[in-house]
Amino acid sequence: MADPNRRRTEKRDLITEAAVDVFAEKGFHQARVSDIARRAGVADGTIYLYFKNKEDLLLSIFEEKMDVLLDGMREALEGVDDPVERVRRFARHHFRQVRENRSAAEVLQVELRLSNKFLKEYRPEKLWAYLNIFANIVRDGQASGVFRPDIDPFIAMWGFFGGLDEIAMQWVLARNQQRIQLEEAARQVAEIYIRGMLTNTQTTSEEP
Amino acid sequence: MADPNRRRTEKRDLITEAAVDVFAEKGFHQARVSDIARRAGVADGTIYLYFKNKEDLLLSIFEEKMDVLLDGMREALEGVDDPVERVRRFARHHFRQVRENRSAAEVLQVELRLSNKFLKEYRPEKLWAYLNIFANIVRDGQASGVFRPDIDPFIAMWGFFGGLDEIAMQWVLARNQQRIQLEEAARQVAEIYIRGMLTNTQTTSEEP
Amino acid sequence: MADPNRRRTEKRDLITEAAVDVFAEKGFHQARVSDIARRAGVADGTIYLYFKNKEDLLLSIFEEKMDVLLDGMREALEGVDDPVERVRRFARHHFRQVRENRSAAEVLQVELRLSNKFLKEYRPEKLWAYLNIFANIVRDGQASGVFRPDIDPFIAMWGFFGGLDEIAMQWVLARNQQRIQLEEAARQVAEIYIRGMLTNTQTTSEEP
Amino acid sequence: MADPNRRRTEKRDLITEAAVDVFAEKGFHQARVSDIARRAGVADGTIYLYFKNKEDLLLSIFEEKMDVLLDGMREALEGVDDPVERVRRFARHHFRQVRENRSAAEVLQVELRLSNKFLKEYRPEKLWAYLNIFANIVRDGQASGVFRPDIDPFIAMWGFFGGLDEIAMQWVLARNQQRIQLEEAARQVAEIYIRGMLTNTQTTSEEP
DNA sequence: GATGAATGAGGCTTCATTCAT
DNA sequence: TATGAATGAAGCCTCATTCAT
Repeated sequence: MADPNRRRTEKRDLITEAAVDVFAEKGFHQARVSDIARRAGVADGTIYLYFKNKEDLLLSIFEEKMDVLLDGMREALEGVDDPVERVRRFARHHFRQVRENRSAAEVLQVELRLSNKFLKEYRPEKLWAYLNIFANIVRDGQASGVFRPDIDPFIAMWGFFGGLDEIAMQWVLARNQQRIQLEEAARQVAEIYIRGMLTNTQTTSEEP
Repeated sequence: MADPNRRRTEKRDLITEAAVDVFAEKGFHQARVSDIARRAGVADGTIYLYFKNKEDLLLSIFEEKMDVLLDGMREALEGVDDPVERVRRFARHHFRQVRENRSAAEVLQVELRLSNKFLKEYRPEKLWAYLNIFANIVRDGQASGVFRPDIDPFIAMWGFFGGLDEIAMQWVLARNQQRIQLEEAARQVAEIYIRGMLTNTQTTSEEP
Repeated sequence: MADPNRRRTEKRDLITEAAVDVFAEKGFHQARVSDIARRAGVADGTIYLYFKNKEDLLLSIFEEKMDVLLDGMREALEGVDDPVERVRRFARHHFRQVRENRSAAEVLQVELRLSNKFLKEYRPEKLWAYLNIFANIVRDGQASGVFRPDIDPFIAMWGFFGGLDEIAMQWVLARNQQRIQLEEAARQVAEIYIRGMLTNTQTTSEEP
Repeated sequence: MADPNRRRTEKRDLITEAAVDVFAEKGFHQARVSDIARRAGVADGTIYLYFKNKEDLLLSIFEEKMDVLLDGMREALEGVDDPVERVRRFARHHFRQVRENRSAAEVLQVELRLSNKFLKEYRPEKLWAYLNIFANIVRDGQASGVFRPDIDPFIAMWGFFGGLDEIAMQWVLARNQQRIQLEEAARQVAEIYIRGMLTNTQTTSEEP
C-alpha cells in the first residue's frame, strides 16, 4: 500500500513507541527529544511534524494508550452482568494490561504525574471514562441491592483505582517483580472491596 | 535567646517552609532556587549552606515532614487497641494531616513522584515506616481473629494507602475542594476495608 | 561547493580562531564562552556541537596548532643535515612561527600553563614530539662527533626550549614589541647552545 | 613575647604558609580561600585582615619568597668574582632553592603564570632584580673580556633563566623526581652557557 | 515530508568577600 | 583582633524547538 496516509501513520507510530520506551526508561524530564528520535530512527525535527511539542507527545501517548485500555476493559467486561463479578474482572484485567505492557504502564503511572500541566490543566477525559466504568459497576450494584446504598461511588472509584495503581507502581518499581503476584493482588483487592461494599444480608461465595 | 544554634535552625526552617510553598505552587522543576530564596528572605547562596542542592532540599522536606507525620500518626493511634478502630483512626488522621498542611501534602504526593531519583534510587524508609503502621494493624487483627487470615498485609497496605493517597490527590488538585469531603471519604474507605477484611463471623457496628 | 562537510569544518574553524583570539586577549578563565561565540558569529550552544566543553576547546586548539607547528618545523629542517645548522634553523623557525601567529603563541605559552588538567593530567604528546626534534639533533651531533658526548640531550632540550619559550613570552607580553628582536634573539640563543655543545676541537664559523 | 605585633606576624605567616601549600596542591583558581583558612587554622575573614584579596595573597607570597631567593642568591655569590664561576653558582643555587622548597617553587613557577594580572599588569620587580644578577654577571664578564661582547645580556638572561625554569618545572611536575638530577642539570646548563659565551681565545677548565 | 545543524534562553551552583557580633 | 554566616554576582552548559535545504 503506497497510501501516504499509511506511511504517515507508520512514522507516527514509530515515534510513539520509541517515546513510550524512552519515557519509561529515563522519565519525562530526563528523556531528550533526540533520544526518542534516535530510537525511532527519525530526525529530531520529524517529531515536530507529528506532535506540537514534547509534552504533546506525552499526552498523545496517554490518549492512545487509554483508548486501548478502555476498549480492552469494555471487552473484558462484556457479557458479565453480575456487579460482583465485574469488580473481580476489572481488577484482574487492569493488572493484566499492566503486565503485558510494562513500559506503557510505567509511563502512564509514573511519568504522567510529573507533568504539572497534565495534573492541573489537562483534563484526562479518557482516564475518567475508564474510572467511570468502575463507578457505574458500583451504581448498578446499588440499584440491584447488592451493594450498600450509602457507598459514594465516586469515593469508592478513587479508592479502588488508587489501590490498584499503587500496587501496580510498586510492581513496576520492584527490581524483583516476582515479589508481587499481580493476580493474587487483584483477587485480594477485589474481594476486600466486594465484601466491603456488600449489603449486610449478602454473603459472598469466593470465586472458584 | 541569642543561641546561635537557634538562629541556624531558624534560617533552615525559613528555607524549608518557603520551599514547601514554592514546590507546591509551581512544581519541583518549575520552581527556581531563587524563587525559594526570595520567599525565604535569604540569598540564593544561603540555601546551599543548609542543603547540598535543589534535590536534597526536596528530599529533606520529605524526611522532615514524614517525621512529623509519623509522630502524629503514632500519637493518634495511642491507647487504641481495637484493630477496627485503629483502621478508622488511620484514615481519619491521614486526611486530617493532608487538610491541615495542604502545601506539604501537595509536595509529598505530587512532586516526590516526579523525581526519578526518589522513585528509583532513594529508599523512602520513613514512608515505609508510616505504611508499616497499617500493615501491623492488619497483622494484629489477624492474630486476634478479627481479620481474615488469608489477607496479605502487604497487599492490603498498598491498596489502602493507594486509595487514601489518590483521594487526597484529587482533593489537592480539585479547584473546588468542597467537592470532596475528606472526613466522609475517610469513613467510607475505612469501612470498606474493615468489612472487607473482617472474618465472616464478625459483624460491624458502624461507628456512631 | 555545497558540500556539507565543508560547511561543518568551516564553522568549527570559525570557533577555533575566535577562541584563540579571545583566550589570547582575556586569558582562559576570564574568557566567557559567549565571548567566543559572539566573535565567531555563532550561538553559544553551537560551540558545544564541536567541543565537549570550554577546556576541550582549549586542548583542541593546542592539538591543532601543535600539528601545524610540527609540520612547519619538519619542513623547515628538511634537507638540512648539519646538526649545527639544524639548531640554528630550529630557533629561527620557532620564533618565526611565534611572530606570524601571535595569538596562538600567546595561548600556547601563557594560557595552557594555567590549566591544571593540562599540566598535571594531560600528556602533551605533540609538544614532546616537537621537543624531540631538538633532542634528536643533539643526539645526531653527538653521534657524528660534533657535539660533546657528555651532554644530556634531555637536559639540553628542556634548557633550549625553555629559553626560547621564555624569550617568546617576554616578546608576547611586551607592549612595545620592537624591544625584543626575535631574529637576533634566535641567532644568539642558537650560537650559545651550539658553541656550548661543540667538542673542544671544533670551531664555529659564525653563520653568514 | 606577648608583643601584639609579634602575634600579628605569626598569624600572617600561618596564612602565607598555608596558602603556599594549597596553591601548590590545587592551583590558584582551584584553591578556595576557605581551604587556605582551614589549613592555617583561622577563619575565612581573618585572611582579609592581612591581605586585600586572594590575588594579593598570591602576589604577597611572590614578594616574600622572592626576597628570600634574592638574599639567598646574593649570599651564594658573595666573594666569588670570576664570572664563569658565578654562572655556575647561579644555576646550582637556583636549583637548590627549588628543591629545598618545592611548594614555593611550584607556586612561583606554575601558578604565577596563571594570573593575567600578574603577567600583564603586575611588574615583578623582584623577579627582575633576581634576573639582573645574571645579566650583570654577563656584563661583568664582557667588561673583563671573558665573555664575547656581541652577546646581548638581556637575551642571555631570559634564555638562561627560561632554561632553568623549564627544567625546574619538569622536575616539579615529574611524579618520579629521581628522573631529573637537578645538580647535574645545573652543571650542564651552566657549562653550555659558559662555553657558549666565552670569547674564542678562552678555554674552560671544567669545574673540579 | 524529512532532515539535523543551529539556535539561545534559562537556571543551578560556586565561592570570594563582607560585616555584625 | 577574630569570627564565620551570609551574601549575590556571574557563567557554563543543556536541550526543546526552528527552519533552510
